[in-house]
Parts: sequence; C-alpha cells; structure tokens
Amino acid sequence: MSTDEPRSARRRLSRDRIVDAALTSIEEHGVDQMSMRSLGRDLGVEAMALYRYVSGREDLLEAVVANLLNGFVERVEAAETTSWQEYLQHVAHEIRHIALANPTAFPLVVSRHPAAPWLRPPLRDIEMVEHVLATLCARGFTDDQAVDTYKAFTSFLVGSLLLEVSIKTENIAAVEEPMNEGSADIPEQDSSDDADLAQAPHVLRMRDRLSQDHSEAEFETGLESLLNRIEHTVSH
Amino acid sequence: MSTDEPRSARRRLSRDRIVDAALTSIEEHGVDQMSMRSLGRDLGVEAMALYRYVSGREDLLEAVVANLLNGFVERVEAAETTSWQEYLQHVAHEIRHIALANPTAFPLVVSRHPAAPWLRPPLRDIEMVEHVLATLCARGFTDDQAVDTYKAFTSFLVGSLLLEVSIKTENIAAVEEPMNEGSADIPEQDSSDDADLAQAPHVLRMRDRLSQDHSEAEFETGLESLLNRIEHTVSH
DNA sequence: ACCTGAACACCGTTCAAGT
DNA sequence: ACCTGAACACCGTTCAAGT
Repeated sequence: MSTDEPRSARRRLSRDRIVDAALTSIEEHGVDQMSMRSLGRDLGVEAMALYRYVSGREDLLEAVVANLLNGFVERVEAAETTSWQEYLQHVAHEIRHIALANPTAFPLVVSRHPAAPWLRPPLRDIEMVEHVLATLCARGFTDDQAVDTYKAFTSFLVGSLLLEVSIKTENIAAVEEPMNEGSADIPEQDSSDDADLAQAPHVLRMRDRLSQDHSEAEFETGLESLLNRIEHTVSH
Repeated sequence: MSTDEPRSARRRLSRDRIVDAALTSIEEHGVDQMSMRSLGRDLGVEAMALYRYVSGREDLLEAVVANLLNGFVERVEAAETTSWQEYLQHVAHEIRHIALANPTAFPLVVSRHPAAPWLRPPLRDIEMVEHVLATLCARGFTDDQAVDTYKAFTSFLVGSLLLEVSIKTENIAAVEEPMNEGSADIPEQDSSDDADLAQAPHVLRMRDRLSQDHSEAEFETGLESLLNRIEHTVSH
C-alpha cells in the first residue's frame, strides 16, 4: 500500500492494526504463543504501546473474536433466502466458512465469556442471535419454537465446527518442529501410540477409514437431519 | 485419613497426588490459574519438586485428562447392555456425567492433542474408541457403518457437552469477584450489554425462555434423534 | 532418593518519563 | 499525543546443591 516499510512495521499503531496482527499471530503460532510482547515485536513496537489501544490481553482476544464475526449479519442478509430452512442453511455455511478460515482462533468464539451470560447457548454476538430469532418469527415460528430452534441449531453448529477445527489444527504450538536435528538415534517414534494400538485391533483395522476426513459431507448430513427434525416438531 | 497434616500438605509427593491436586485447582480457579508454582504451593512444596513426577505442564494436563477418563470402559462394560442403541445411550450418559462433574477441565479432553492424530474426530482415549467400534461390530455393523456411526456419535457428544460445560462454567477465572469493594459509584452495570439489547427486541422479549437451561432434555432429544438417524441408515 | 535455591528467559501490566 | 524504560509480580524449566 504505502511506499516502503521494514517488515510489517511502523505505519503508526491503531486498534485495527493490532487486532489484525493478533489474529495473524494466533493462526500462525497458536493462541498461547500470542503474547503482548511478541505482538509488539511483530508490530515493531514495545509491548507497552499496545495498552493505548487495547485495555489488556483479554480485551484484545475479545476484539479478535468480534473481528472474526464482523460483517456476518450483512452477508446473511445479502443472501435473500425464501424459506427458514434455506435461511438456516445459509447461516450455517457462513459460520462454517468463518471457522475454517480461522481454525485456530475460532474456539475463542465459544470460550470467551459472552456479552449476555444468560443467553444459552452463549453465542456472543447478540446481533446474530437477534437476526436468527427475528427471521424465524417472521417465518411464522412462535416464540417457543424460535427459541427451541435457536438452541438446537447453535448446539449443532458450535459442536460440529469446534470438532472440525480441532481436527484441522491438530496441534499448532506443540513442539513446533524440533525436527530431530538429523540425529536418528531414538528408536521409538511414538511408543505409547503403537503400544495402545496393539490392544486395539478394530481401530487398527479401520484405521484408513477412520482417518479419512469427510467433515463436509457429515456437516451437510447432520444439518439436513437437524432441519428435518425441526420441521417435524414445528408442524406438530 | 492420616493423623495430622497442615492444610492439604506434605504426605510425600506422588504423580497421583499431583494430578488430583491439579484437577481440583483447575475446577476451582480455571485452567489458566493452575500453574506449576501455585500447584507447588497447594501441595506444600516448591514447584521444582513436581518435575520428579511430571515432565512439565503439558504432561500434567495430559495426565489430568487421562485421569478424567479413568475407569470409563470398565463402567460401560459393567452395564451389560443388550442393543447397540442402549449401549450408545449408556456411553453417552457416562461421558456426560464425567463432563458435568468436571466442567472446567472437560474441554481439555478435546483441546489436548490426541494419542492418535489420524483419528477423526480425535477422542484421545484409544481404549474407548476400540470399545465402541468392537461393540458395534459385534452387533452386526459393517466396518463402514461402524466408522460412520462412531463419527456421528462423537461429533454429537463432544459438541453437546462442550456447549453444556461452557454454559455451566460461565467464566471461572474471569475477574474472580472484585466485588466493587462496597463503593457503588459506577452507574452502568455493564453498559455494552444493555446498549446491544436495545437493538435486539426479539432477544429481549424471549430473554426468559432463552435463559432457561434445558440441557438435559435437549441432550436426550438430540441423542434419540441421532440414534434414529443411524438406525435408519444402517437398515438402508 | 527426594526436595530446594538460584538462575534464566520469558510473561502481563503500571507508570513516570521522554519526544 | 504517542511511545519507551524501568520496574513489579508473576510464569515454566534446568541444574547444581543440599539433606
């Protein structure tokens, strides 16, 4: 954008720049590795400078989550869906897209304490909750039906996606490639694994199938099944 | 048990005692607050002493997770179920029981890197995975059916339970009661909340219903629906 | 054999001081 | 107005030393 800047540095600080850098760092090195001090280093600044823009690490993580969800409602509204089924499908895919684009940061969405703690499940963006409830009511749901649907839907969504990203990230920030340094004198490559596996013939036999990733298809199947279930209970 | 001991202290260290103390501390103050040093304090010992029994903080957290799942397979086997439906119901309730008894520690089950990384979803206890697969096969499932069932089942289980415990723990280790120290001169009790809520009439209207906790019933409904779905696909 | 002290390289956060 | 230096109270972890 600008003329020249050393690394990713000093164009003057701003809250947005800090939050972006935090998200990048989280996705690259894991949330534990993202410290105020490392973030300062990334931004070419001392850690203390960040406190002008965020009130602390917790606040920064909140901001990262908010940033993740940014523009969600707008994108959903732009879709112009006709049935509530189509609407919920769209919401689900939109959030799944966010989760897959930010697999390491996504769990923060559910682990950070929510804006409205009394909301169960605690999806932290009230704007989104409001949109879902309003849409369902506009499609003829009673309040009770809307609430039940909201709960079942978010449970499914959060559950599936947390699992999916936990698969996708494996373990970022774990060991970070010590690479053995070429020295190959440690015989057992992961002793406990193979020992356990010897006791688990079925796991061993189905290993190939178990390791295949069909998250996409499973997500679609689960979602459709959920919508069918809701459809059934809504029409008594 | 013994004659006298100061606080919860020095009966000589052991791996089990350390792991138990860690779990207690995690449930009481949150996983972030549980440090090697605070744990040493709890056990009446210097932090460095712990390194005789655990190889580090990560190892300790692994051990906590293993401890949580301890005896699971035995309890499931003791149940003597007759159908695969009944069996999976039992497994589900057993794990739900563990999750609710250790709501703060439970998320570690899914966030720690699994023993078999290629296993999707990565339920870290191979013994348990083996038990489920073996039982399903013994009930006449083909390998493919067993794998599909395992995946759908654990997705549902982990998803539901992560959500349920995240509701139950709200935010342990957040703020930890500053209590305002009696000084009542801050007018806004949580300004952002109410501001957001003013924009969210549906959320406001359904607030009572939304805040009610029906996790138990929702869990049962979801589980039954899942078993029905499996039943249907198994019999083509 | 089991634990401790001292040390190292890190944290988050505050605050007076620099420009 | 925006950033830094120094400081404080913490971390995890190692290792030589004490008993």
